[in-house]
Amino acid sequence: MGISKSDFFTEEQNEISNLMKALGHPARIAIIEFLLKKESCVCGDIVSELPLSQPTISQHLKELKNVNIIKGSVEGNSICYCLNLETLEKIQNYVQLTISGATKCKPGECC
Amino acid sequence: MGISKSDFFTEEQNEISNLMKALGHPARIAIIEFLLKKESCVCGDIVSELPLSQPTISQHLKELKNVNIIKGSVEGNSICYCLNLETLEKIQNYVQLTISGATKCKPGECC
DNA sequence: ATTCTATATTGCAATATTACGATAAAGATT
DNA sequence: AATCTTTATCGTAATATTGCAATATAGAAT
Repeated sequence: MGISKSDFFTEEQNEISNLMKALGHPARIAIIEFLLKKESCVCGDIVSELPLSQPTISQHLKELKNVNIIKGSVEGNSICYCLNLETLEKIQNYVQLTISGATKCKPGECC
Repeated sequence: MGISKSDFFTEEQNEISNLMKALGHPARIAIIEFLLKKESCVCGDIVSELPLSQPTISQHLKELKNVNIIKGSVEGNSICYCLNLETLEKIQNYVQLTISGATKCKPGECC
């Protein structure tokens, strides 16, 4: 049914999965990498950078904005986007502290 | 249309977005955290641990297995799952090297 | 051999995502 | 003011995801 039973999961689990979901599309990864490469805010270059239509890109930007991975500010008649370091750090911290805490099984264990 | 134009993105962009997509659901985050907590392989406890039906959980496990985040091996009449460190490291590396390379804008810049 | 237990698969319904053409909105330029 | 440029929104179609009941599968236990 597509009903997401997010009530049964912790706040943190819902939050991190939302962030990961936002990273779960190559176009959005490409957008983020483009912003990274520029080492600064990017004003009005994103549409010409991606092999997608302007409405589609606008939609992807919106999704990244919704989870605070990027922020945008109006600059003249174009919009400047930049990465939100705070959110990126949240992702980094989760991966660092949680995921990388995985331990190798001892020899003789099942995996 | 849901047509994913993955041909236009790099191999790495497609790969990392697939991994992130697999992390983009609270149930799958919960599964991973459960495996982490156990510090070992887990045989036959996952279904009772989550507020979802057995088929649904099986499906989520399959998705995690498809992208090699977990691996499972048959052990008697139950199945033991464990995390695949290699893939977790791939995620960690990407986040570390790529995402955390983001730089703060200098004062006076647009964001 | 039959039954039990654990997991996978199938089939299907509800919802979400992805994509884009058409159009709107808003500031810049002429 | 009319036009251009850039971005957002609307409407809609195609596809994917999520969830579960029913059922299948496979090894264990009786």
